[in-house]
Amino acid sequence: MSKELAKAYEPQEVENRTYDFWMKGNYFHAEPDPEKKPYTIVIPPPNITGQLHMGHALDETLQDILIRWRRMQGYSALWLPGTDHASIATEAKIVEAMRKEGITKEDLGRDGFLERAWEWKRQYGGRIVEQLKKLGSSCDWERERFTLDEGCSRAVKEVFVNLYEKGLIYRGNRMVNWCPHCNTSISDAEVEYKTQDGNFWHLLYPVKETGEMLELATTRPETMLGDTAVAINPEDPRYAHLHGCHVVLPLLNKEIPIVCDEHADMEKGTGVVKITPAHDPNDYEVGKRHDLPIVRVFTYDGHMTGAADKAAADELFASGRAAAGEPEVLDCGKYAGMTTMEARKAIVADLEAGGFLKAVEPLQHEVGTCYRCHNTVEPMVSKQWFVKMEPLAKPAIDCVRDGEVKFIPDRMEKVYYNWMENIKDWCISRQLWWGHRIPAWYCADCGETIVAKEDPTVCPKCGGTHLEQDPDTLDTWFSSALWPFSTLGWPDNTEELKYFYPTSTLVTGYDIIFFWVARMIFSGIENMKVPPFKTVFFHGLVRDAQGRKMSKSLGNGIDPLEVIEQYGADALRFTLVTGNSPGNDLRFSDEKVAASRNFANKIWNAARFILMNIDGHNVPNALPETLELEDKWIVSALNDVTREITDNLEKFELGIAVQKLYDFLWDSFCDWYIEIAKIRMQSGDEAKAQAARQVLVWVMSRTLQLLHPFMPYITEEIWQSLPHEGESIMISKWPEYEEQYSFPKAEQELAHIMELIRGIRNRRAEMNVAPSKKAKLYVATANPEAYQACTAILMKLAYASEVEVGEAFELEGAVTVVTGDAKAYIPMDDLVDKKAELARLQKELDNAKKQLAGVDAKLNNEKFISKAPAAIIEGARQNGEKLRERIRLIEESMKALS
RNA sequence: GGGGGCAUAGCUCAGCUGGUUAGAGCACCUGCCUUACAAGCAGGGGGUCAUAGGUUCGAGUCCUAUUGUCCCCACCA
Repeated sequence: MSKELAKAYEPQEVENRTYDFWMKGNYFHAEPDPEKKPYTIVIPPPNITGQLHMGHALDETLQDILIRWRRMQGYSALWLPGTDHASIATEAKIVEAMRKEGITKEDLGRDGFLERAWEWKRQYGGRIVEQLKKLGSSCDWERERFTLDEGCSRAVKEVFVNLYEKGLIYRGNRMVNWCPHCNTSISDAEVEYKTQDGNFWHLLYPVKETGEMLELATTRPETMLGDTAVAINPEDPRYAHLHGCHVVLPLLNKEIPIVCDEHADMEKGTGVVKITPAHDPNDYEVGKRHDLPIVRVFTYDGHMTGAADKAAADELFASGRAAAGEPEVLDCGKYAGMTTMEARKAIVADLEAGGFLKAVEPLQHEVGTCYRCHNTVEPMVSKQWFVKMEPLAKPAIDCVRDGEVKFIPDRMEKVYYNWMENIKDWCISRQLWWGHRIPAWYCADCGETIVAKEDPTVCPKCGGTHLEQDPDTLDTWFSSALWPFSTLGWPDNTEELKYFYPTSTLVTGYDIIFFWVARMIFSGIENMKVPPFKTVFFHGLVRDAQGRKMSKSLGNGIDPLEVIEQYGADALRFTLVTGNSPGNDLRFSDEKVAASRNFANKIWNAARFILMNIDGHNVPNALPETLELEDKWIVSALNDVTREITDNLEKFELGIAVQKLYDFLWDSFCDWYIEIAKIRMQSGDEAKAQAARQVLVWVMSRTLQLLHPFMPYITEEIWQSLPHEGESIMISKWPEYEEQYSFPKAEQELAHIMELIRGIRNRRAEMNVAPSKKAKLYVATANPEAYQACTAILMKLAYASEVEVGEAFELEGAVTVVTGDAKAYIPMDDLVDKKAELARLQKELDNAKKQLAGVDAKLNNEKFISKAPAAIIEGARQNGEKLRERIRLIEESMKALS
């Protein structure tokens, strides 16, 4: 940096160079170090399909702030980066690309497809990582991991086998959520319910025994082909006569029983429910209770089943291989091959033609959709792998309840409990190829299931060699759940694992509390005996300026990389953290980034000023031996701010911390201290100038250190150009509050001086006096020493030609300014409009009297005196005294004027 | 149906365990190119803290209810 610095800060020039400098210095790398305490954050691994969006930018910024701060505090601070293979998202993307080339997965085969997927990963998987670097993220890139890399895959197998052996993983036919578009099962957490317009179709089923028509309603008439019963409530008097009877299922002319079940709610509709065990979770349960057949009428890709589907199922049953709960399949005849929506229309039309449709009633209802593709999810009975959740959930709940894991903000705990306490088994198998293949093999000879870490070659039961591995892969979140320890080398007991586990803080959005946070907690406890982190710091969503969620479909997303390009990474980071409080959403707007950019520029110019003034002088980065009042004030204020920043960082109140820094740097340091320091700088007194230079450098350096976690680039750039020790600000020691820098008396005295200056400026502005028009200033005060010491300051900042300080003055026709401990006179006869001045004083007097009345009322209140704490009473007393003095001074001025 | 967030200046938001006259940024108005910065400096206007009760010596802050708004969870046919 030289004296010919640009007037405005140019981040583009600085950022890449500085990031390279940090990388070369290897400052991001953390090692287990017995001399230091560990501080660990594992990154929420972004999907390899992803492009950096504002949500990432916020997440990474918060993590980088914490990690840089702890690193400066002397921790061995590890920020472990990596990416997620994102099974469904990635596979969908590749399949889509292949579709454009006219190729299907089946054309390539499993191995061919995976080869292509890895190629895709090599090509695009690093993109988001490069984008993270643009933000200034100080990740330990040497330790970068991928959920599908060898180590993570080993961890996945280990966990799967362990859980299986404990009986906590099982396979079976169950009701699952099926996405016909992604063609895979998904977990409960992956279903998003959305309100949709639909219909209530009121159907009539004839009763075989009595001939009467039984009315029932459904929102999904196409499932009626799979009905295997109709349910009524056993207590329902309306249908008591039908116990043991049957209905004839329309269209199929199939006789099905009327069963009595609590599920049928007498209060709802007609109190009659059709039961489709294969395609409705409730009906599935009813079916189990009454041992009803399960008849599947949908294919897994969203069509009506036909002859071939039925034949395949029949063959399975005939072979004796059908597992418990295996559904039968119906040949839907004329409806076979239709999509479910086409079938709905056709079936409704046929029911109407047959006189079985009584009415159609429009309604809104919640429909489950797939969180990846947003298509409607079909509940289907299907054979899948599940994790038994209840035993895992219990300790996971306890560790949060006991405070072993802390949620910030704590209201997120409720959300967590609610989910964990009502959790159902987790469906972990996916009918996909991109992912961790399930380590289970089936013996073609005896049907034995073998679950093993190493690929088996012979069946341990029958010795047969015809083993076939399960074709399915695991839910992406199964591997992400292991992230805090799989990335540190587990299942090996590495030095890293011993030192850095459990991690310190998990930073993530509240939107993945179920997907990820909850599953990491029970996985950590199950496999490591210890929860994976001590604190979860939740942040909200980044919304647009109107408060809408940023989304592709709305097209209102703002690209963080473009913002960095235009305003700089520091400005972006500053924007994301300013006004942000834990767990709350925040709005992002161009105006806010511009304001942040202005702040960066302000810092830049303060630095320019200092550099200009120290150029050619040998200025140590240390406080001078003698401190002037203003030096003590700024040093003391910085000391206070240092404590406040640290305290707020400890509480994860990053928004408050950065606000305090902003105020200190802009208001206290730039607007007041630098202006005051100019006096000595331009005084010609070299000793005094040098002292001021030292304070400027010292305060600026410390402020930059405090600011560094938030705005790493500009702080490094400036810090390097100031006198400093050490290689980089990012490994410099975090400033601490020190008693030796505390000067409360100086703070108070200067606060009074500032009050007076503001008052004078105020009066002059009101009277439209140009700054160039100087006037003599008389200050009457009971504390003349402080004012005497500040005459130069008053002259410069209050536009005084000279200053006289005394205990009292008799001056007529002067403008007066009354503050808490002083009264100033400015003789400007020619400018004083006596009437206006009197009116103003009267207003001030009224105001002061009103306040005094309030204070006196309080002090005369028996109950206040007896119940309020002493400090509050004393404060009120002092306030009353001040007001009395003020009133006296105002009245004095008014007398002088009239 | 259950749970939660939010409601403070024109806009975006701070305001911690209740305690002087409720703050900031942006926007607006006035005056300044004062040799770090006009992306700046100095000054100003603008708030019955959603509504109604309550607790308290004292409520933006705690409690209850109401209204509005956003979100999460939930198998209701």
